[in-house]
Amino acid sequence: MGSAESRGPRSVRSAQRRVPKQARSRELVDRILVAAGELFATRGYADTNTNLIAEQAGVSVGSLYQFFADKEEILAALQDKWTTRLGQALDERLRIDADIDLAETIDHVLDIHAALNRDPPGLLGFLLTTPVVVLTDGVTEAIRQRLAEMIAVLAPDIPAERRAVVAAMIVHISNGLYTVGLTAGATNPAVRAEVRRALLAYIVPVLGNPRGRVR
Amino acid sequence: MGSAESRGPRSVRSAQRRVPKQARSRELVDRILVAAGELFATRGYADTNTNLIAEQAGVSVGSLYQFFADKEEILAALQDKWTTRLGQALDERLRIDADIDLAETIDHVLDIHAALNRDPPGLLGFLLTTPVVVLTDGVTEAIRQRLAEMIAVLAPDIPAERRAVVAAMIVHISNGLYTVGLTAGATNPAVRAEVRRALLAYIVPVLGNPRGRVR
DNA sequence: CCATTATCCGAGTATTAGCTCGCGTTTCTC
DNA sequence: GAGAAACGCGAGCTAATACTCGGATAATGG
Repeated sequence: MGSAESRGPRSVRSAQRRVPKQARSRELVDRILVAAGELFATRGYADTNTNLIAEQAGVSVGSLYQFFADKEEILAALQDKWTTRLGQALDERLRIDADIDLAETIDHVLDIHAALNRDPPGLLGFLLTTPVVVLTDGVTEAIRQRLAEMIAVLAPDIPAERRAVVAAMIVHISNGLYTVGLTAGATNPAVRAEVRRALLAYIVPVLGNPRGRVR
Repeated sequence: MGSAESRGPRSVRSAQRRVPKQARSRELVDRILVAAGELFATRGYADTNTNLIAEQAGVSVGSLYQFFADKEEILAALQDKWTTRLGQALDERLRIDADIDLAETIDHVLDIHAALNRDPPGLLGFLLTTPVVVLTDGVTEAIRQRLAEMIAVLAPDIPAERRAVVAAMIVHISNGLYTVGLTAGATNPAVRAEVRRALLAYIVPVLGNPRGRVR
């Protein structure tokens, strides 16, 4: 929370924006998203203004507003992009069956987090701990869905409503990766180890201590 | 994240403000904090402007700025007030010794959270999930200190650095009370039950499964 | 080539919200 | 009860930021 404060924008209703048709405009949109990602991750959403995003992206504000109705839509686009990116990464590594090794699975997930959060440093953490923009379902929503399905396979007797809560809880504990270090001033490995512990301790009993080995 | 956006305030350096000397100004400050608390909890920090706080408190902006250098200082004062409030509530209920019943203790903590978060509904949750203002140590800092001490008593062999991480982790899991419900659309009791489970599952092994009964 | 469409630009506008200032009122002090 | 100090007020100033607009430039398609 820096020195910048809230003022209202001029737009009352976001007009429909153009959809990029040519390659150069698609690249322009990409550059904007990259710049916005870096800025959001380092200075936060409120302290990042659209002129700065345009400047950092090497574009004019005018161009920016041809493809994004407002600042919030940039955040929404970022959340969208990273939702699929995270989803794909999980698809590649995770296999879900009755013989799952929970500890190993958790390690994979933590690996994925660490890798993605390095690309633009801190961006994934920012998106995961930033309240969801209304325009999208948010990054965590898709993850929760996936988790709920996994739980359904591993522990079919858990009712659907509780599955949703458990999935949200797992997401929340995982987000400790991005909040615990800040407050405790701890190193990344230390935080990761603790998050791993917490996840494992929570998940194993919830899933009724299934056949999976737990080291 | 509403429609309001970030603009910078005029002040470059917050001038020193007056300290309330008379009873009426102390009440005025109180009314401001109450109003700000309600507004922050319902509309968020960014969407709450100082004119609105003054109006809701039944004071003029001018009066507000006689006791608070800027908007952020109002938030800092709130964090301060609630840090001590939460600390006192914990002091009253929690006894920490080798014979501690962890499940019971966790229930007490959850009770305290629920009670305090009801006074102005959602304010505690807001403060606990809002990044700390630089001016104060934040609400969670004091809690972490206390937790670290408790851990030191119950499990003296855990090194100090890890104690800090564990304490932060416990705080984080507890904060699930305020985030899990939002994303999962679950009822409060369901969320509370899951947070309780997660806390217990995490804490018991960390403390080396001490003599405390765990139901 | 030329018409059409897409793209790009960036100075300028509208709006908002943080914050000040000078003056009237209440409380305190002796 | 009189001077001083503390207090309260709210219209309005100012900085800052989201966003627009009209014109120049580049790609496209026939």
